[in-house]
Amino acid sequence: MPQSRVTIRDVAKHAGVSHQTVSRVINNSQHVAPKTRKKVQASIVELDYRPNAIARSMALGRTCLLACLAPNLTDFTFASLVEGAEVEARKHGYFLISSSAPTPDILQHLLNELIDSRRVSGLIVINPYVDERYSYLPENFPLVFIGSHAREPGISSVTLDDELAGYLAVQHLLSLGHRDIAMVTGVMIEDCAQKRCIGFEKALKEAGITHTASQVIQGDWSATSGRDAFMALTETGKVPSAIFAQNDRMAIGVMQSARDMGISVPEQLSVIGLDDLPLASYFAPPLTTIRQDIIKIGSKAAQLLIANIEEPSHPTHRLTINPELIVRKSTAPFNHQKEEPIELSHNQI
Amino acid sequence: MPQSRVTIRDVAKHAGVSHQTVSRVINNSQHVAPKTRKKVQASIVELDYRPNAIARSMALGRTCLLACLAPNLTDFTFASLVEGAEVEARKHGYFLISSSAPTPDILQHLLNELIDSRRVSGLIVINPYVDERYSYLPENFPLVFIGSHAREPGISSVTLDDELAGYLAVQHLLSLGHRDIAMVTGVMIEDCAQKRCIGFEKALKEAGITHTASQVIQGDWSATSGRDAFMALTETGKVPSAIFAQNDRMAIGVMQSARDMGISVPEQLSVIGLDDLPLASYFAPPLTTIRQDIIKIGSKAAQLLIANIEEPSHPTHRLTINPELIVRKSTAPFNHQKEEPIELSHNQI
DNA sequence: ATGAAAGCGCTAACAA
DNA sequence: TTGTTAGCGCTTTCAT
Repeated sequence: MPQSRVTIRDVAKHAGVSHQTVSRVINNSQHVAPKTRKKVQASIVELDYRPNAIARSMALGRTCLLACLAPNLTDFTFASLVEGAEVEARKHGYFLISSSAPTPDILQHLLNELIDSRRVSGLIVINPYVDERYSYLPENFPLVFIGSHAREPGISSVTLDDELAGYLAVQHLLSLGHRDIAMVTGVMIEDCAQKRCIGFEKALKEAGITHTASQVIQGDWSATSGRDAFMALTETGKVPSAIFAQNDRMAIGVMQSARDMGISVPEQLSVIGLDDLPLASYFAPPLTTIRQDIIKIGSKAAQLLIANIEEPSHPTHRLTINPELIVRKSTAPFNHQKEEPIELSHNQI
Repeated sequence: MPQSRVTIRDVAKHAGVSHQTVSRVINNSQHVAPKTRKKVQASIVELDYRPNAIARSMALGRTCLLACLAPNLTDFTFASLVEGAEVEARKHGYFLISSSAPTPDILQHLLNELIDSRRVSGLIVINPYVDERYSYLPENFPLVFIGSHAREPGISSVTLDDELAGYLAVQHLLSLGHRDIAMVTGVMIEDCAQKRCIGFEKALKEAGITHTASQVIQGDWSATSGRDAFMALTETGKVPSAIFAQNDRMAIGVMQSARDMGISVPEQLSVIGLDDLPLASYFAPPLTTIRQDIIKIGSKAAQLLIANIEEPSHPTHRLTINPELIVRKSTAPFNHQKEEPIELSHNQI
């Protein structure tokens, strides 16, 4: 009887108590005589009573609903964040509305519908600084950011340790003997792209390598931009022996472009990505990458948000999740390269 | 002032009318004098009043919330369905809770929380027949299925035209001159896998080809199972000249396995998948596949669900979305194959 | 065209 | 320990 319209008063009548006593039983109040409790519970079962969540929200003045706003819901990263947050939310008795907000306009509209009308009691925002969307975000409302730390105080956030991720990627390349290392960045307006650059530079610097600007090419996270970046790189005549792409999609674009140009990976070119997409090991060659635990990021975000909702004085946190190097076949030692690296032959001309 | 606690009565007081008149203005009732309406609207703006959605749901007895239950939220297919449904729902003033229900147990628990407590007013279920989950589904509740048509009357559903998809895939291979065509299936308990088999057989039959059972291998949708399937196929000594994998992930597994065994795609083996994953064109070689418009499937499902909610007498529909052949580089004419197909050399021995 | 009264199903505050 | 009385913010019904 899923559609039961049994109310708390029906149960009260059936059990011969007041509706308030039923409420106490439902909410596990201590002040109920064991005998009464039994009686009420029996009535609840018999009538198949289910508390009405809406009425409960109404009386309590708060909903057990969260929202997660992402640029879209189909990107593997965003989808995984949502899943992580959703599963965690449920553990705490909350549900999650996930909405795709590709533009600031849409985000603003969503905010109206979700927050101003008090539909949800907390909000997770993925990549708040991709555009001006952050300027529409409400103040004095439970908020958690994913992908960037908040630029103003009082908002918790959780991100990958992007600097470390970039550092680890380059360190892996360096450990293989590479010295001429290029990077394809994501959209530079995003914090994570900037942080990954910092890690890149730090590793290079520690190894005593000064890199020229030409070795850093901006992409936009897409595989296509990875292709374009590699083509731009070859046109300069200075093809590096290794490339760090700031995400797997761009790394895959780089690999395809190299393949099209007859440059073999990893013999002539090492490529490392970042993310560890589900099919990363099925590309040719299987992609070496820096893995991020996206589910964990999402679930931590939900945890922080709920803590903030239930205890508004909860301190602000800026969590950072550790990346992990996954070595596959797209990177190889520089020394073992069978043919001369491309840039040398160019240089010799 | 996103946290405005202005109520309908505050507006009423401010405008010097009864709260009921304010309600009429909000709901665009005809029976309001233009002058009064203006006055009230001005007060609404001035006080920045936003109707409380929860209270509205409470009084109306219905929520503007839908839920979409999927085995998980990260698979590209599921994520895209959710996005399609979510965007469509919003167009109609609804929001969508998406939850991952990997097991029937979890699904049952979700059903309790979402439906029995009247949190949502409609439900989209993805792949209801993957396990016994369908047996927990409520009756007399607005329901729409995705991935399978309902086995009982009264429930709308939307699926890919799986039979046509299988048919198109095989027809493409046949048109290239292939005669020895194998198939790697998905989980056979699912309708879509069965339907794709029917399309496979239909195309073969029309071409006058009788296939033996050994040419059909069961997979489980995973890339790994595609690998395994191809290895099993080679072990029989009868390697076909073309393979139809019922989804892209398995097709990619087949391609990798073939590559590992030194069998070149498409020269020695043509491979066609189904889905058209975002990176399908970045595998080696770029994957020929049957594309399904997943966003459309999700959005149609939301449309049907909302129609059913708002007009319970709305007739049941069983929508079927057309697939589309996308030709890339993993399939080639049988005649142009530079080397003898594997199975011939085996047969000649 | 407008207002007053009642109630949606629950919880909180008080009283007994 | 239990019951009674008030709301939560809105809509609906019925007067006026």
